[in-house]
Amino acid sequence: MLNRSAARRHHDPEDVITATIRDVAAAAGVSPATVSRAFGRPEKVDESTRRRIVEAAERLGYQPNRAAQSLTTGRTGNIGIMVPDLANPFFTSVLKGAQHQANRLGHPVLLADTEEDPSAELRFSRALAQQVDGLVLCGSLMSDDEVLQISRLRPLVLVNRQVPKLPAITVDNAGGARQAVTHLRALGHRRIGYVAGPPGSYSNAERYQAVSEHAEGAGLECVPVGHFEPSFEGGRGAADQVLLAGVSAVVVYNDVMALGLVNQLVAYGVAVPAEISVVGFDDIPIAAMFTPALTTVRIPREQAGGAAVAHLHALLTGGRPVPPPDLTTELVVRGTTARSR
Amino acid sequence: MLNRSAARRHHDPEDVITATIRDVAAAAGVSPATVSRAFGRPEKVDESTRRRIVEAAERLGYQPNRAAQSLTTGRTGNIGIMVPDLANPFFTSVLKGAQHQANRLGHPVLLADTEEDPSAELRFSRALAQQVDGLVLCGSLMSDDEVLQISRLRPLVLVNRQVPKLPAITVDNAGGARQAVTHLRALGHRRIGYVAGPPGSYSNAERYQAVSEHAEGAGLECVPVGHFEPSFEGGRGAADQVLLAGVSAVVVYNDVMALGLVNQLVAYGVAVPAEISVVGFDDIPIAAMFTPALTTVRIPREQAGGAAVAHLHALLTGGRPVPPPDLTTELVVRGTTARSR
DNA sequence: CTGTTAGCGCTTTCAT
DNA sequence: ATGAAAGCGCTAACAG
Repeated sequence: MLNRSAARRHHDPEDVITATIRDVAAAAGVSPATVSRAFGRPEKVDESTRRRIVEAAERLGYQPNRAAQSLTTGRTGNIGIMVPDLANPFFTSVLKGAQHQANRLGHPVLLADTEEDPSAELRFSRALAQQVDGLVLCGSLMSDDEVLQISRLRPLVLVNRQVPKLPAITVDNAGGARQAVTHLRALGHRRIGYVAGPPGSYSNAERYQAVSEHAEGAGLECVPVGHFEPSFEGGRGAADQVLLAGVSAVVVYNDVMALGLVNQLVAYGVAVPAEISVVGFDDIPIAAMFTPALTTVRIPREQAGGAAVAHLHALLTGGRPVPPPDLTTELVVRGTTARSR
Repeated sequence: MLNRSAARRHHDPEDVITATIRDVAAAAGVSPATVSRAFGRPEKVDESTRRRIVEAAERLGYQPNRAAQSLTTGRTGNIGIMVPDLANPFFTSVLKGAQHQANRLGHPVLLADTEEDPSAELRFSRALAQQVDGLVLCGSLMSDDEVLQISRLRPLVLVNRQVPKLPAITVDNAGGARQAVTHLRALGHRRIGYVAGPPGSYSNAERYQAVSEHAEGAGLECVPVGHFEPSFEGGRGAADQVLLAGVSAVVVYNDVMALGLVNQLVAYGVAVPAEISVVGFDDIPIAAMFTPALTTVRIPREQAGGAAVAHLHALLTGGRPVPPPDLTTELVVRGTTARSR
């Protein structure tokens, strides 16, 4: 006999009839407890009865009710992922990797787009915390304190951001910066610029510092250029200052900006890479589509998302796994860099 | 007295202690039922006691347990959104719009990326159905029958796809096609091509049909060109056939392809738009970033996502709202179209 | 307007 | 190896 659930009685009379654990128990001639065990701890159930139960469950189309499970176990099996902007290809890549891994691990994903609003971030975290076992926070803009606060609600893994004591998936920005600088040095550039993204950005700071260190360590001059919005328009806006800086090459905070910069430079009639070489960061898909195609430091975005989820999963099931090391970058040389004249 | 929940006892001893409805009831000197009402149907509770309850709840940091709510009501308050590919900017735009609207309406969002796999689509729908009150299916690749099957599990709204009897948010592809053709006609083109996307695509079929109808209705010749992958590479691959078709202008299934086509044409030394005009569909952000910038038919992607969620919400709360009309398109004239020579 | 009561479906002691 | 029973936190009749 199939149930008439609360849902059925009160709200959704045409809801599909769902078998409960009792229906299965009755059909298999066992108690509900045994059915529960048959799925949750199969080893504690006699193989033959287990088979009988599974068969009955299948016949009835039984699916455990997740709300009931959550209520009794206190776990939901879900994970939450928060990103600052779904329109940003960087974050959607991370999301895609995370989603993929979550899927493999059997965790449904609750998504939140904070639209770059730190206060929304706090609200969402609180709201999500209730229905997830853990959280992945991408490029969070909250203060360290706020993040810490959230981390007391649920286990959490950061991506592209660090907060003392909290697990984080990070990228070897310093290594990437070194790769970019070495490349430019090999091409004979002696004075390079770093076109900066938003002042508050963690990765921007890392990249700038590493570029300038490596440049100076190698006897190059390194000129900081502005802070700009991390957008195509922001990159275009940087063109004037790049020209003023008197450099033969620049490393740009990210690809979107680098593309905007190249676009504006070309519009000015400045030859890229003949007059100025440009290196981006990220290797977003469109970097390869432009003409000239962008030389850039690839960062493994999907991998980062996947690693974050994998680590969270480990946190949730095991104990305190070692956090994975920095993800390594790779220099992709394309058409926006050339020998210095 | 705060509770020691199942979660606390069995799985997560350091979980934050959470107040239950009984704690609030005790603190406010009322019964749990009254607390429940105070939040769910405030009008059925005396204003002064309601205030007392709210105050107590705040003091205790009470948040209703969603699992328990779901279990009793049969509703989760969540909605599910399924997209074929998170790496595709078209779908992330729809997702962003959907997410935004869901947020306004107070629905947490469960996300699934099917990675273009119809069977995954079916699996996900089934899995999600359990934890959501309704679903938004974007560009679903399932068969009509399968979609219908899912729709029996939960209310659902389609985006960019139609299945008889099911609510769908669609775009006025015919109108967009007409805008493109009219534009090309005004520029003096007499023989135009339509570069087709995947054979199975619903919107591709609509667009092709409308382009050819309007072209012929206006006395233009319309040449179908191939079927290609709806990707940058696919568009590049179309270049040869476009050249062979002997047309002075083409309408392309979508922007990504159009951009690829232009890229290859330019690589061949074919002048765009001087020799061939190109019109895309979608107006994805990068369309404006390329040089020359792409002339395209804008389709309101975020709006579509938002409308889908709004409609689903109406379905969930009200009765049978009228489905919104086709979303209108807009021709964005940029640099890839010019007068026919 | 408010309290009492009875579950929602599941998991988990505790017996057997 | 299995069953009986209790209870997770909440809502919704039903009384009063």
